[in-house]
Amino acid sequence: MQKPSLPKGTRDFGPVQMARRNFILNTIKDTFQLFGYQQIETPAMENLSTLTGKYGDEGDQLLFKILNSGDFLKKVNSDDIASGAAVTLPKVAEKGLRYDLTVPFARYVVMNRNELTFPFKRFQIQPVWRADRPQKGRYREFYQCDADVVGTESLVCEAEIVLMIRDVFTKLGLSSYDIKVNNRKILTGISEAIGESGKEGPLCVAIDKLDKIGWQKVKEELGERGFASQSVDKLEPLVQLETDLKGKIAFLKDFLATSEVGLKGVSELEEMLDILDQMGANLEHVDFDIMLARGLSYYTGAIFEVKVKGVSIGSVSGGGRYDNLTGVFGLSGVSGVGFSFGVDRLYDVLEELDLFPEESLKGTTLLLTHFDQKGFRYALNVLTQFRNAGIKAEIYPDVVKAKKQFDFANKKGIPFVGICGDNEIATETLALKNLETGNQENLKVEEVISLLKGN
RNA sequence: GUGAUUGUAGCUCAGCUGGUUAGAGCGCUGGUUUGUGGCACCAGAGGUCGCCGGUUCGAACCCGGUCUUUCACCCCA
Repeated sequence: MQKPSLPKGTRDFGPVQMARRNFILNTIKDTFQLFGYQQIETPAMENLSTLTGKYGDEGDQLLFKILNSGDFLKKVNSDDIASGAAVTLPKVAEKGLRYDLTVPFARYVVMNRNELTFPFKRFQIQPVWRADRPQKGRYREFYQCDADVVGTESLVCEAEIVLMIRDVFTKLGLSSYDIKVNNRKILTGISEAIGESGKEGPLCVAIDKLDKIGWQKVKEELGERGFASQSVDKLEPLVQLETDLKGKIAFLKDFLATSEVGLKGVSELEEMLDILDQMGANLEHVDFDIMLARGLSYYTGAIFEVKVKGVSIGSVSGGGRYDNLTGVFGLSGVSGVGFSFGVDRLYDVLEELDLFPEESLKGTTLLLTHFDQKGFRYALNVLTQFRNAGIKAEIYPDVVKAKKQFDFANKKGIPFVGICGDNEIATETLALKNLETGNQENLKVEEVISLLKGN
């Protein structure tokens, strides 16, 4: 028999990991609800036609396809196979695993447009799958925590995204991070201003790597992507720009003077900042990064990305506004904005920074131990009393020697042991031992209950 | 998808230029202690050296393939 194993890029989560994941998940969930978002779930698999073409060619390649059930070859003939995978694929696979939560959400909105009350604010916490090569902080199955609003163009949503990110990070104990903000319209404006209008796509992809590979390499890449060198030179002052928020905005108003879209982008950004101000919020952690691009092709307005400083993990959260995502499913004129937390990456970050609180691991409070059948039966009765009082309690289920039962409590991190022996049975008490201090005293069951209630 | 890299006990890792029976620490099981855990001491179990094939008198070690890990590119949470 061969050893069992997991598919590449997937993981099991044991009790300790789940306790920690739930700490993150619950924090995010609480925040989403605090801001008025409602939870939904969608199926793990979607029709392939729902998924393909939404993430670019690159994304299509990373989709997991599900082989049709039964005789999956029945529609395929030898010509199809000779024509290659692109022709054969749609005939053998009609479904795929979701790649993100935004596209299934767009599908959901279109299908339920008559039932939903707009603006519709929903959150969704589910795994997604990408056939990527795994790396640190990069898995083939991972969870996303999305919050999106559709049916309004109000920039209040953008402002609230900033607030939610800060809320979650504060609760998680993260204090050193940047919420990078930009606007696709600004990037579009830049491509117009440098005389390469319509090329913001490739511009974004190249520019996004600026802090990673440096300006020289970005220049080369832009050249390879067909940008004229005088256009690339016009970018230089932007790249070299070192000033504060106000300075950047002033500079852009001048730089983008000829671009209507570009100016719109700047004013959207200003309005978002103004709304934050009105809400009494400061701009802590907010970093207007003109060079922030993000690859996803459907963004049209604000874009966000969050990076924790001083860790080896990439971005832990990202998002943006998309004007017409539902358009591809036949419902146009619905603007949406949303963002996503990557739980798995947040987990890695918190672990790297050693920020998981002890309490997130707390399980059973009390283990009842016994020496013989008589004590075991007494413990069964006492156990129920503890559980009825809301105290997390368990009994060692076999009659074995005391050492084994104490070892069990130790390893499971159970802080108290209630010993049930002949003396205790006779006096209707428990010998309550605190495993941390080693102190032990005989107490009535009710006394133990009131003592442990606080735990 | 491209180019590297990793794999030996449950875990972390030794294992010389290919040479008898593959080791250590931790963990695990049992005992010293049949009403008391952590500490100590003693004993023990546990490995098709990722998998398949090849070279060789002989392979954990060399070669090929494959899977897995990690990393860079691409892209991204």
